[in-house]
Amino acid sequence: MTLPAGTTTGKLATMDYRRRSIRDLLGSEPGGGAEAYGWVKTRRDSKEVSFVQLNDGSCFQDLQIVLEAGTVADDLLKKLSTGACVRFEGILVESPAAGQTVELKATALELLGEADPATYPLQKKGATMEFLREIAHLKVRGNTFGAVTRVRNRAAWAVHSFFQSRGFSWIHTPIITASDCEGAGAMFAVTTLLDHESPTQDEAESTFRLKSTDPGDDFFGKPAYLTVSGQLNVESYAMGLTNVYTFGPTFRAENSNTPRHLAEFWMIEPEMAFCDIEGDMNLAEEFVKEVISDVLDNCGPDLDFFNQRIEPELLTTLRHVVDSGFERMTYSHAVDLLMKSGENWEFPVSWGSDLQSEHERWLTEKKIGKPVILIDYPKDIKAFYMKQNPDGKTVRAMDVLVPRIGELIGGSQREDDLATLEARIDELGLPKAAYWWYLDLRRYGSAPHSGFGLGFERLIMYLTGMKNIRDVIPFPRTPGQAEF
RNA sequence: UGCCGCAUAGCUCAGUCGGUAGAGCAGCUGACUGUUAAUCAGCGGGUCGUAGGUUCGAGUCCUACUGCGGCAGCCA
Repeated sequence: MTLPAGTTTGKLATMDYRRRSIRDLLGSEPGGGAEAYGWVKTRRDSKEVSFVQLNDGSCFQDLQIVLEAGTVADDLLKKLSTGACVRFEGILVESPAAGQTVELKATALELLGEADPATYPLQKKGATMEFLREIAHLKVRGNTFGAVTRVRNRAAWAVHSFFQSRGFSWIHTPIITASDCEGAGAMFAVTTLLDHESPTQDEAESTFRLKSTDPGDDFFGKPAYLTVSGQLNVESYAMGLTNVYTFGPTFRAENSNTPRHLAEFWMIEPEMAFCDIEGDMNLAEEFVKEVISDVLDNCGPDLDFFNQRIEPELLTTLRHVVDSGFERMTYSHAVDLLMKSGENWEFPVSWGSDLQSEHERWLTEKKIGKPVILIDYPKDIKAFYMKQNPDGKTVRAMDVLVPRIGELIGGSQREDDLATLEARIDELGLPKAAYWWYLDLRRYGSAPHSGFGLGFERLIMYLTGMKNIRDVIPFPRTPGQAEF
């Protein structure tokens, strides 16, 4: 292998993932030779010495590289600009200054990839989230998105760990569905009927034509879509494996332009046989506490950053949720409290209407002061599959409300009685024939069962304090935006 | 999709009553004995989102469009 021009190097580089990461180096005792790979955050020069902040994403903290004057040529030193990729060799030494315990006193460096400072879009000073979204391919090199990405990774691990340690099986429900009965929102079509002309240079000039307008000619012989929920499928697996969950991508073609919606997002949906609404609430409470607790334990520096720069109440609310017993009350009781609150609501409260975000936040933040689980919602504002209560008016639905954002989880006990479920489907005018297999689950060996769903990105927003959902997923897909 | 707001240097923004464009940061040049988003001095940098309109004159006023953001709805 030929090294790039301008290189100074000593011994052979360790081009293997088993080398020490910056995280490893920062946790090492001083003394001994070391090498460090990463991207330059900043460089500070004085006459006798230069400092380079080097980050490889393995942790929030940068490794400080100390370059004494003369270690490398001036023209090479100048190429150590923000964004440049570099390998240093040196000695890991105790740092005489505050800010870090060890630092790398460099003896050699290899410039792996320059980043022209005149055009490199990231700078050492902060950029707005809006700007960073335009450079989604580079944004992960900054503090904020590195931290978001590590928290997201750890949270995903914690989700699996939570369920796996309790004997739940991860079910890979389909991404493509030909059921037109999911009913959770507008769907993206999946088709091979498009006849598009040879790609042109100008995307705007390319056009679509349909080879056929008959769904029977399409790949699946009928209309197919990207899934909007794995719940119906995973219920089938709960009726055989007992405790199961989904964790995968989900798609909604809604034209929603808000900081809380994505067209492509990840959803977590546990489903348990032999479990009623009480057991469902118990699982939800344990789940929220354990995932938060895991991230608090394992992403300390990242959360400290969010607490300092993004959301000052972050650590307080997260610790509070972990330490609190969740308050449980009925929807009807909550409506009573809201109507007697004396608050001047932007949206009026009445029994039978859905609670607005302002109502949910008042309950959990002001009235109760800790997470709240509401149950027994009016059946008309909830989905058809929820278990009906004997009162004929409410269903065994539950929503988990937490301080700072409101609803985090929505779930229910499912209707397991065939006749009741069929009647409800008829009542709502839904296409009963399409639900044939879902009804079979009640026809053969039906079991009481419950589950819930939560959007993974909303959980990440809660864990990080980030205000826009587009900033907690690597490449956000929203109406009119599918770049990268 | 509806309502509201914004669009000026690479980034973040200022620009008064309509009168020929400004700062900080970044960049470049130099200084500085260990810095922590280093500091100090100097230099370069603009089709004011696009297209029309009003006006002697438009960054500024009007219209449309595009993009972005916020709120709402839909929801996770």
